[in-house]
Amino acid sequence: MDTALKALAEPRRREILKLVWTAELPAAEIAAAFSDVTRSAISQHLGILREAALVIERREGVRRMYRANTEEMKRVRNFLEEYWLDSLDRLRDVAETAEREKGNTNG
Amino acid sequence: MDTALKALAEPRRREILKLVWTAELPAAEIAAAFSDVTRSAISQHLGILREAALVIERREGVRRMYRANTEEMKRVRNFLEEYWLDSLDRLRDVAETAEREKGNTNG
DNA sequence: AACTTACGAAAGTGTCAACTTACGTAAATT
DNA sequence: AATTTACGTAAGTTGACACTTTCGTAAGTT
Repeated sequence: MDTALKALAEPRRREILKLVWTAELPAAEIAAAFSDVTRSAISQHLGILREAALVIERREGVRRMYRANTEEMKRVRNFLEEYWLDSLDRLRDVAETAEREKGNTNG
Repeated sequence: MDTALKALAEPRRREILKLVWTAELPAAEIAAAFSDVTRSAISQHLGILREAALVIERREGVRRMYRANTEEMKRVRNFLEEYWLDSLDRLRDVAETAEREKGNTNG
């Protein structure tokens, strides 16, 4: 999970991921979307995304096709939702405890 | 936003943030929750969280009190929700286009 | 005023990360 | 078989980062 979050913290990788979310694309086409870095840099980003299981690679002849792994994206999203939620739950608990203690003498 | 996401990518900082989500705590107490690193390391993490606007610092005498900045947390959460959503929207668009093209001869 | 407390800042270290250029390699083409 | 295409990998550089130890300093205490 940490590797996925770290991978997403990099804006370039978020852009790459968006590109392959709805369309399966060959590495060259992904790299072509970024004019300010080399193809090699994008290849390395794809490697990191693949290791974080955020993209799935498929070989098609000489090309390598990439697409987002929506299952893993869901897992990341759920993790974060539970993270916020957990804290909010505790916030609610604290509020309720404070409310109960209003009526007590032993506060 | 990038600094916030990067700050959250570090598990230690997520733990710190959780600690101060519901309770405002002095730096020493936060540091005391982590036995495997020095107080200085936690202080630096707090500095990073503060620069990312994820926590708010308040000085109280010799102590510095920290609490989570829930407004900024919400912003981060919304940013991510829109990120997923944006991609899902495009996915839906693609599906609809494919559906329309089923009935066409010029596919 | 001297001392302690609570903390950040500075300086140093080892590791990782984002890039570049150069090279290697499997699949398709001639 | 030689060449081209599409791509990853290796090596090297620069900068960031997660720490450590040491030092500085403002606020309370004696």
